[in-house]
Amino acid sequence: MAEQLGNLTRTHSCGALRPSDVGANVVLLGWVHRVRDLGGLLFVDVRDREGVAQIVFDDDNAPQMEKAKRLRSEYVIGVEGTVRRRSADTVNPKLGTGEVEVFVKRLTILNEAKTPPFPIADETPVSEDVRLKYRYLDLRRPRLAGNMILRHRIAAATRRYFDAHGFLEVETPILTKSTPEGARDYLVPSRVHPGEFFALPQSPQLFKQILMIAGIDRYVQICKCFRDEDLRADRQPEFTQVDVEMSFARPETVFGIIEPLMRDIFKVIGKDVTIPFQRMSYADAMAKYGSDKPDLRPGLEIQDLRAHFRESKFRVFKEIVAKGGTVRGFVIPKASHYSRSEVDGIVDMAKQQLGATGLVWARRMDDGAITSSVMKAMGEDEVSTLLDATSTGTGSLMFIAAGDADPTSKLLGQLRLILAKKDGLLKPDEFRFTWVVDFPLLEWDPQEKRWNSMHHPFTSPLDEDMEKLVTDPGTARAKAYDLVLNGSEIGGGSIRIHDSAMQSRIFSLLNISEEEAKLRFGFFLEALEYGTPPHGGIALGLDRITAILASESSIREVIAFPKTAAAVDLMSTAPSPVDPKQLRELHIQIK
RNA sequence: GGGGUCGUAGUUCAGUUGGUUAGAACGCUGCCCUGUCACGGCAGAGGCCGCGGGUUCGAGUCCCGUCGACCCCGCCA
Repeated sequence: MAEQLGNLTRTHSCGALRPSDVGANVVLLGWVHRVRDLGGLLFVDVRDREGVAQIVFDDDNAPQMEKAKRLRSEYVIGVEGTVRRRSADTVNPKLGTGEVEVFVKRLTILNEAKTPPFPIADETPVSEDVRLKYRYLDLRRPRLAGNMILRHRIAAATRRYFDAHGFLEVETPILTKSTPEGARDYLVPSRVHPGEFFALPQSPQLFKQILMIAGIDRYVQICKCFRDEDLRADRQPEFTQVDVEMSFARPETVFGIIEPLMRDIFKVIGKDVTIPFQRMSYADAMAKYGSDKPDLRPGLEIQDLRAHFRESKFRVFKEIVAKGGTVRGFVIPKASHYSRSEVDGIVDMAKQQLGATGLVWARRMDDGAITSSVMKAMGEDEVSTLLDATSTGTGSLMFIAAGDADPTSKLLGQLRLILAKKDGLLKPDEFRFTWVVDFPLLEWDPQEKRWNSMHHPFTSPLDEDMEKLVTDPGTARAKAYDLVLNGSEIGGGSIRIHDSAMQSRIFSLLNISEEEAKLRFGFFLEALEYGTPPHGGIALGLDRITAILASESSIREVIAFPKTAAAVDLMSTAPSPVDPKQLRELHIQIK
């Protein structure tokens, strides 16, 4: 039977006890972490959020001892007792509290517990579906408990920082208007208005811009966003953004606010971040790293090799260059450990998994000898010249691909990361930030045969690219930027359009008629006409940032109650059918 | 929507070319034990081999389907 709490009042967290507390009468409240029953002497490790303390029972206090014999893992207990110093030979250096223990005068069993489905007291891996079903148990384990504490401290540092810089946290609606651009909306039916729906926000984009029109000037919100798209390790249907908007901002204004914020956030884990961060154009990112979110840790930059193949014996590449295609490659400087069969395996893998049509390699062995998969076709002289011009010496290995610029870069970008990972070049304790800037404003949708916004339709073009909107829209660049850390997009934003005439031009480019625009964004377009200050902002992915700081490869590990890849909550078993009466009230029929 | 990995005791896993009664560790239950801290010792319980079908004299093992978890592509303004 469970006992009442009565007037038991915690004096210390379990992890807090130190030799300075020796002699004190203390009350600990927590869970039974482990029991070591030696017969006439019994030790219990008591655990709470902050740590573990050892408590002791012996036959000198027989009634308590008898009660302690009933204790099992995860029972909730309260103990009153005296802190004593452990003798030198019984100190446990692995425990923060290892120099002391509590001799128990009174044990209260506040609750019993079923044997947990997986051990809380050790960190042995458990399959994720079991962990998700019993999330409340997993959250007791140090890994997730630590991640929750870390997440809180990051959020707290963020709020402190923005408060100190004159930002107001303003809440925006969760029940909002569906705007069919972008991701699929989560819809909420209106009971009052049959056949009409709210949408959960994909981001508070229009609201924060309207807050600028409203004169809020500097806005921040740590807010939930919802997107009904397929999940990934770094994508959940609901996720948390640090949403920021500033009036009178240029891109540099936003960078100047976000960079010190990142420095503050990284101080939470004791890391010094050097600011300002490097900036890189979208075009450079694609060319050198084959990605708009380059991981700068491994080096292995992709190089343009067209010059070497314009006049080459290797006809395949020569023709590709002649037809306006590209030849690109990257060099792994320390690649002596790659065996011939391993290199062949990489080529096969690239063909099968990355869709490479062909992947050529060339290498200079440790003894200076040259080999290549196209030795005969290219000739030793050419291979040698190529390696001299591009590689870093003996023991280096080069991979080369050719074709259209974009897919070739992307292929090499993927390959680069696979090999960097394999060679341990993605060091988890190295943090390489970069701003990726000058994104294209528009993206051609070949299926719908129309332009789409790459960022969103409220993004301002670069001043110098205004004319291109008319002459060559595909080459117009935007005042849009992403913050990239170790190959992860941790934030993205832009300077917005604050002029309703420009906003109309963009809508017409996007093939959105005036009527349609009015229907979808009318409230916003009207607001734009009442004195809108130039403004811009950014949204940071709090889940992703926390995951990186926690060295977790999935954001599920930093979210208290995440969903599976099939977008279900295994603990609460949501989603689920609802009562037909609820549906009737909402005027909804299931087909 | 497509591709891949995995599914055996509460947990983590092993299980040979298809062949007798499906094993180990941890956990769990009971007993013993006064300085343990991954306590130790002895004894014991615990299995729809994800589910359904097929091949076979015989299936945890082979085949087909299905469900679930994870990773990737598409998708994610």
